[in-house]
Amino acid sequence: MNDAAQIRIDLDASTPVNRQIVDQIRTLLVEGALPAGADLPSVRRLATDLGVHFATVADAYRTLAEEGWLEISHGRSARVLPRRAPVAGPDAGDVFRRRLRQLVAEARSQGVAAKEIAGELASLAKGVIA
Amino acid sequence: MNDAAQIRIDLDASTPVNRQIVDQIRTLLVEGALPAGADLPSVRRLATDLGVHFATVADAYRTLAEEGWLEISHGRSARVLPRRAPVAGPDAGDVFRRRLRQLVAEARSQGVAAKEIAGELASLAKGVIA
DNA sequence: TATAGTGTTTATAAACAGTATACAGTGAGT
DNA sequence: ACTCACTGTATACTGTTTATAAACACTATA
Repeated sequence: MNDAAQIRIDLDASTPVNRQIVDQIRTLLVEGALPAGADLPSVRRLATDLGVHFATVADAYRTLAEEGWLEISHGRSARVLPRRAPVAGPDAGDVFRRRLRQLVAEARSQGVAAKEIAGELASLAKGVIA
Repeated sequence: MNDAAQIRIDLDASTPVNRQIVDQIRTLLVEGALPAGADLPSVRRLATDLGVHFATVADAYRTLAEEGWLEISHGRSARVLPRRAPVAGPDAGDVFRRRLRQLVAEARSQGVAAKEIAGELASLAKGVIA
C-alpha cells in the first residue's frame, strides 16, 4: 500500500475504529487493490496517519491475519498473502441477503433516494461479475 | 405486529442484540410491514419471545423513537408513527455506497459466489423502485 | 553488535451491553 | 373511586469491548 489515503476513519461513527480499519482494508484486498505479496504500512505508520493508537491498527491486522488475508510475524512488516476464497458456509448467502436488506432499509430511512439506491445496487451488481 | 416471528436474534453474533432488534424492526418499518398506527408488542412480550431482557428491547424502541419511527410514552404500548423520509444529509449517499461496497467485499471474502451476490443486488435494485 | 525498525504483551481506563429490581404511568373492570 | 394487570422508566450493577499506554521482544541492516 503506497499510502493510507484510501482509508478514512470516522471517530464519531458507531462502528468501532478497529472494525472500520478491518472493513476498509478487506475491501481493498477483495477488490485487488492490495495484491498478494504487497507490504502493508507498519502499525505505527498507519496509526499516525489515521490518528489512532498503533495497538488499534495491530488489532485490525491480527483480525485480517486470522481471516487468512495477511501474514504477520514479529519483527517484520505485514504482508498480503495469496488467498483463495474459502468455501462459503451454508447460510453465508442468507446472512448477506439479510444484511443487505437492512442496509438498504437504513439508507431509505435516512432519506437516500430510492433511485439512487437502486442505481448503486445495479452498478455494483455489474461490477461484482466483471 | 401480530407476533415476533419475523425477528430473529443471534446471541453469538458480533453485532449487539439491541442493534439487531433496531435494524430488523427498522427494515420492517421501511418495507411497510409495520404500517403507521400499528401497535408493537410490549417490551416484555417481545423480550421473552426473543430470549433477552426487556430493558434491551426498551432500549431498541427508544432508538427507533429517536429516529422518528415510533411513539412511546409511559404506560402505553409503542405505536408506529406516520413518517416521511427526512431530507438526506449531503453525504448519506456516500456512506451508503461505501458500506455497500464493504458488505459485498465481506461476502466475497467469505466465499459467497459472485453470481449469487450479483443476483441479490440486482433483484433488490428492482424491489427498491417498486 | 548497535540501532532503528517491526509487531506483541500486559495493564488501565472508559464506554458499552445486558441484566435485575424497584418504580411510575395507563386503562379496563369493578 | 378503586384496583389490578398491564404498560414503559430509572437506577444500579456486572461483564465485555474498545482504545490507549508503556514495556517488551524479534528482525534487518549498517
